[in-house]
Amino acid sequence: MLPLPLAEAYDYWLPEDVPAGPGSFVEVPLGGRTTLGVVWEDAPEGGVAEGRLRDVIALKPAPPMHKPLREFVDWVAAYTLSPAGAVLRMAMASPSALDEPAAVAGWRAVQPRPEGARITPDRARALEALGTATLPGAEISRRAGVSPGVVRGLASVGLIQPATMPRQSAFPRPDPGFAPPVLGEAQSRAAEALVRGVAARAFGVTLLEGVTGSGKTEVYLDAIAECLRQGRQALVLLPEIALSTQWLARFERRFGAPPALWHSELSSRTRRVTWRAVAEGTAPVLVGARSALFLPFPDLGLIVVDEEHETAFKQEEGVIYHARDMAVVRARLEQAACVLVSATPSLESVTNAKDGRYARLSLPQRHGGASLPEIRALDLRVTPPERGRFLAPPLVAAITETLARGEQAMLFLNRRGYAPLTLCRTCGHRMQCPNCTAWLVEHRAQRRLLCHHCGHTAPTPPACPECGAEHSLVPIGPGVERIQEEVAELFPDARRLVMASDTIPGPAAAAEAARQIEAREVDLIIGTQIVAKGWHFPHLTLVGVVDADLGLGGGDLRAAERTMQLLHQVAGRAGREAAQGQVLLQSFAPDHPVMAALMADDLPGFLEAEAAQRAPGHWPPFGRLAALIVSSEDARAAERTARDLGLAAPEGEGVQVLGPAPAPLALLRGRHRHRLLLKAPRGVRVQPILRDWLGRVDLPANVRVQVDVDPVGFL
DNA sequence: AGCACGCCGACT
DNA sequence: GTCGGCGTGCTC
Repeated sequence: MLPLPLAEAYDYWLPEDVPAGPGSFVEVPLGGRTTLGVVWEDAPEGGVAEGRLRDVIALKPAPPMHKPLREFVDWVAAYTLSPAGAVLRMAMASPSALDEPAAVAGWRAVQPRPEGARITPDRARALEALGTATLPGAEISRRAGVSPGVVRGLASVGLIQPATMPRQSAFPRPDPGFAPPVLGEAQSRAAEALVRGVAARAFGVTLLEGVTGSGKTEVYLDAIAECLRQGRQALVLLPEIALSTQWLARFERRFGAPPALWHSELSSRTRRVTWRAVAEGTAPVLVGARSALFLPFPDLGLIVVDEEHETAFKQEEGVIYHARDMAVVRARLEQAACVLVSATPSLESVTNAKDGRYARLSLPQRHGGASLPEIRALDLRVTPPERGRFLAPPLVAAITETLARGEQAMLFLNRRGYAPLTLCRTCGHRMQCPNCTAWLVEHRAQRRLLCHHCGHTAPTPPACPECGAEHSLVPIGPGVERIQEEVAELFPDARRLVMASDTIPGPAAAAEAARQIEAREVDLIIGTQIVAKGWHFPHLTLVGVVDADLGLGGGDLRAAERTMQLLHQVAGRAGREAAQGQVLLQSFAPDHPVMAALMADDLPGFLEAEAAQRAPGHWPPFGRLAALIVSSEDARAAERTARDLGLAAPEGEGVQVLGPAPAPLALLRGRHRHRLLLKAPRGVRVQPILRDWLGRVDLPANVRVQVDVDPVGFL
């Protein structure tokens, strides 16, 4: 199998002198070049004609890819209708890791000590620091406090000789007994159940549910501890690894050593070292983003998916997969335990638990005696903000009181930038992205208009590009920058911090923001959805949601569920320690089921109502969906192909095809897009139907058809 | 994914 | 007459 978008493995001749077997990484010729690949299996009889068969060139010095991972690659490819080679590519994320790492050069003392060599005091110190070990020159001079020249001198008189050092793992072993926490009663019961699951060394899925602040993390860290005691590896998937500094600190406090990390922004060196350590089994625990699911763990005992409801687990490009669902599959193939964790579990996972496919554990109370925040809606029809403002008087009053008590407040608005729309007052022109069906978002700090879909950017024009009127462009609606501006006028003395993906670009900025907040160097936090993610801010007692209705439009199947999850998570940031937390939701629809459920703290009731709505029409999770996204730079070609697909739509077995229709994002990155949606009852396997369907339609080369099995977004 | 092959416009 | 643009198709 080659890590290229090819559906099938190629056949090669394995020469006698290449000691490779199934799973071996090998180098093979392909066309006029060579490429890496994995020996997948013995080639079937009657494959490629013998004359075309070429020889495997060499075996790569790396641990072979074991069978469960090869099966996983095949499984994901079949499920997502992707070429298996494209999936394999994700499992070969660091090709250079297949080579033996360069031996580390060091020095060793020559024994017995040669006579006649002059030993100065510095040389004696260096020799003492070296002892019988092998160390790099720089390390010797550092430890002995002598200059590098002294080490060179030792070498020139023959007192030390070059030697290669034993390579040691870059990843210290986390100690399961380092600092076990004192767990509450409910926590202990849940932890014991998870530990039993890991100790069983068998496949099983558990949904670990617990209100925000209930100590879910401590509970599953116990499961990781058991996995370490078993000598197996553990994988933790987080939705936003770059923002997880608080999580990492917690892990290190518990185990005395940090875990290995995996995400898309690792340097190539770290990537290589980490991949190899995983493959060699010397990275006992790894925390990563969804791509970590394809790492070559030789002995995986546990997969934890934290914040399992998060849509960030859905990969939307290339091989389109949901890491939460694929984690369950990998755990099954590896005979490992799988734990899905959330305060606001997805309807999918709750339904699986109800139907007995997953075990279920609950932590109904906050840890350490903290109580859940009180949530109230502010009816914007009754108490609207002043003209040109976005914060209603009751929210402003609540902020005033909170700040007066010396506590922190947070304003949440899931919108980056200053204003989502810029409009010409004179001619009505709206600033739109040339490549996408989307408004350009003003980012005032950068004095630019940005497209949040394709990255198109342009300086904010001084005059309307349509009618030429000056000082006529006005911002419509708020983003976090605009809320910051309003707050600055209302509370000029409050120290403010804006948290959005553009102000918190990476782990360092996230750590610094968390530090400032914990150290009370900030009074008011204004943030987008990144503030919803698992933070623990002990002095934060008020959360104001600027626009609680924001996520509810758009006709998305899961709009209500997602809004519910997001708002519940944001609300959960308030009052995590002694002081009572308070949450105010600004809304034009305070009676909406989402607001009602939040205020009554009734998530189970909300999910039941959702289930009752979705079940009759066989909507997920009570039926299956697959989307076809037809796109082309040629608008007419895209439309024609979409229509052809519509005419060839499959029928029968309760299968239904909706569309084609122009996608809500009808133009994205210069491509014209149409969508079709296939709906099928739960028991129906949609992959053969989709394969057959696509096979019946002639697809022009300039048109791309993406298949999204179990779509999450509908843009 | 890369690389060769192929068919139509800018240069010597 | 040739160089070269990137569309198309193949690689065991």
